[in-house]
Amino acid sequence: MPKQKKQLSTDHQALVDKGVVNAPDSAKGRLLQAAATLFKEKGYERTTVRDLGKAVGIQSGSLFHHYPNKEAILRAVMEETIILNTELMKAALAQTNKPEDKILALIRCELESVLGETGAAMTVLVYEWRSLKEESQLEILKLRDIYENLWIGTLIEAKEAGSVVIDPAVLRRLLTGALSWTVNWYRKEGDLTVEQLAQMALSLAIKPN
Amino acid sequence: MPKQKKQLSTDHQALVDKGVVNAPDSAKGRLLQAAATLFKEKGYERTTVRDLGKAVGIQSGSLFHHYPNKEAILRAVMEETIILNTELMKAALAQTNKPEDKILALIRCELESVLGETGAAMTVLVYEWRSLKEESQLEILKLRDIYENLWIGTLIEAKEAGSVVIDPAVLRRLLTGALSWTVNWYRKEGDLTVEQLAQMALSLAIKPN
DNA sequence: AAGAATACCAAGCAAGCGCTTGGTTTGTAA
DNA sequence: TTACAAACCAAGCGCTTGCTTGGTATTCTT
Repeated sequence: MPKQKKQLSTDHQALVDKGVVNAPDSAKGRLLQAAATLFKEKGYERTTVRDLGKAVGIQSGSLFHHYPNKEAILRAVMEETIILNTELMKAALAQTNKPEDKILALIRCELESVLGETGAAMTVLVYEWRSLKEESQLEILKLRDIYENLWIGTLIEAKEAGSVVIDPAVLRRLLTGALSWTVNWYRKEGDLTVEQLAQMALSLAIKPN
Repeated sequence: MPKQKKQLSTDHQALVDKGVVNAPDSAKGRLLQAAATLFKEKGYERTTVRDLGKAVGIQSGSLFHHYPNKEAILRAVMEETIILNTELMKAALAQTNKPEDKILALIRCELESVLGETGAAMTVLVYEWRSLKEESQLEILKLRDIYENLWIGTLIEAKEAGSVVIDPAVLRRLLTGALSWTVNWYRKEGDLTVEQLAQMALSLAIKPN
């Protein structure tokens, strides 16, 4: 059986080429993927550097050749996933026009980021926030602001167009919770498709007109 | 200045009298309150038994006179808060009739439990799940099922009455996320009241008819 | 082929962790 | 007053943690 090489999306590949994120098949990339999985399953604190080393097949001490400390690994996991998903969201927005379509695109993106390939990293981003030192939190916060502005801008447009009735800032926050929480219950093997789920979420968010 | 004694709700007091939960001013009760606060702020893993001891003014070793180990403290925090809030929800439901009013009552209860007195403990219940050993998880799960059944039953009624359009199980899960996430952004000092927030959440959940 | 980075290993240190132990103080009831 | 249990302290044990160190392979460049 030939080694199957995962094909990246063009947007993802562009970020790798620019050196903004690590290639998933590089040493660092595999470490970050393993870290994301472990951090999601056991939590950052309960995951030891020995766990991380074992997951990528090296000694725990060798990790510190790639990153200065354990926290930097957590931070890298978060940074890479938010940068990537911001880019994917921009690309999806660029292909839509009507406000309702844009909201649906954003919902799809966010669900896909939470339930798909980057799901582990996204979960870590949402739930392991407190384990970062303050300096790192501020750094990540900047990146999150860019991401959130894509959402807020779209929701304001939709409100002006009449398909959103409540305050966009509150709506976004309610949606953030509703969508990120899916990681705790949604299973791809079940009857409900991600697309159906996205439609349901949309039906809550907007008032058809 | 005389020592102000906090007045408990009658439902809460009844549970204390039955011995189901500890009185908040007892030694155990104060420990659980302090534990909830610390677990919420720093996370269970990052909170040491020395932190807990200091918070209630005793040596760390003395904690183990009250609870056999640290995990039992976490478990007690979770058990007490879910039992209490289930009872409060039952009481609120008993005072309503129409399905829409019931849903609003449930939303109010859940927001109050997350944003009010028991907020720290509720946050711990939601976010520190993984830190319990499996046996404890199953125990808590039983209690959560009782709580969730109150929700599901109400949403099914509402669907039959036509005010809910999507699958009640999915709706509940989306609402769980949306409401529990409020702990990460809602501030009582702000302009938005809990009641307004509840109304907004209701407007997402139901279709007016 | 030579040399320099780069990536790794084997071993272990210092600190912090949950928890135990043996003994002392405090509260309660006859 | 006495007797007993509950509540606590002071000290520290055994273990795990993140990380360091000194040295060895591997890979890359010219």
